[in-house]
Amino acid sequence: MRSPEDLSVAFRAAGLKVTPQRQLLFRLLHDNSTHPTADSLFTVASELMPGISLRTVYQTLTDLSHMGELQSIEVGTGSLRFDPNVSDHHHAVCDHCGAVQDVYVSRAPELHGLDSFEVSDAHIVYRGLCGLCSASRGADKNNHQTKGTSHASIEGI
Amino acid sequence: MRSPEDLSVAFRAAGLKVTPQRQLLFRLLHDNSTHPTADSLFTVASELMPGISLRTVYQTLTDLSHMGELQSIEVGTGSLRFDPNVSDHHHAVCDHCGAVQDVYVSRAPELHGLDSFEVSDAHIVYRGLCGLCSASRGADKNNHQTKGTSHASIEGI
DNA sequence: GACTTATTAACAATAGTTGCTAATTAGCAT
DNA sequence: ATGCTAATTAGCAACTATTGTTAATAAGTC
Repeated sequence: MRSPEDLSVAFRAAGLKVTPQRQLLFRLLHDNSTHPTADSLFTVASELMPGISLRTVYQTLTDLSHMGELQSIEVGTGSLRFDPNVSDHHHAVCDHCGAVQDVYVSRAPELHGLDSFEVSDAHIVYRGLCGLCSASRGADKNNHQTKGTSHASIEGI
Repeated sequence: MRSPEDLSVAFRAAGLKVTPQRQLLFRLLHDNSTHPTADSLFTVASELMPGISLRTVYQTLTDLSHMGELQSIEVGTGSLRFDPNVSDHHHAVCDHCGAVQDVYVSRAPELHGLDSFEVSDAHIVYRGLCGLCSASRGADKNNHQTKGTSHASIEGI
């Protein structure tokens, strides 16, 4: 997604107002590679701007998605995750802490055995253990980090 | 997943009873490549056995999944889909009708640019138009089929 | 035939998300 | 600077998919 400045211009051009709430979300999302959920964004935004509503967060995320500035992905962690990286890439999901990382593969895998299916998109989800979790695997069964999107533990996985 | 007969044996061996409801679901799932949802299974099952409860369907699906006879996949159509094909394969989802097809790729794509991520699984979801939908694309904007899992239309896509 | 489990109805509850309303606030074009 | 218009908010309701719960009944299995 583009810079907060560019987004402000784009929003105005689209007839949308550039409010402090939206500007905050622009900043929180820009260059954010943690693949946050709406709720985790809301939590962070609330610290910086008490009173901001979850509804507004959802609204702005929807607006940004419709403008093609955000990609929303569903990787089996229960809620939608938002990705400001709209380039062609894939994702690796840690089964232990739930962290999601961007992944680039050399080329899109070919499709076999399907008659006349017109592929417009291919998305790969890798599952396994991220570096931090595989390092602490076995040694201690606790999480190496207990708060935040990047290394909180996931229940039921 | 194994045949209804084998599953009956396996269920008894696991201390689970082989009830008519379960047998029906065994049959409905065996060699079923439509990737049904719990609800679509319930609909079909209800026609053959009026009175069967959705709860029982979920229960049996859970049992089968725990026994490794079923795979549950989430391909962005809102609800879990169940796949009796537990071999290593991938999926193609039609953006128009929602149909899900099994896909086999020659080899798993390699992972680049991630430090020490231990991959245990890779799942590819292809999106696009299935044969039927790409054939009727443009010509008529209605669905070529209006009921059932395989070619009902999807809202919001 | 006895023991145990499954099924069912009939709910409640959950999580994530969206919709709604009315009142207030505030962006922005002129 | 002002007025038009849109955004935000609180406070809900609602929705979908799923799981949990309970008690009564039915029925597999040894």
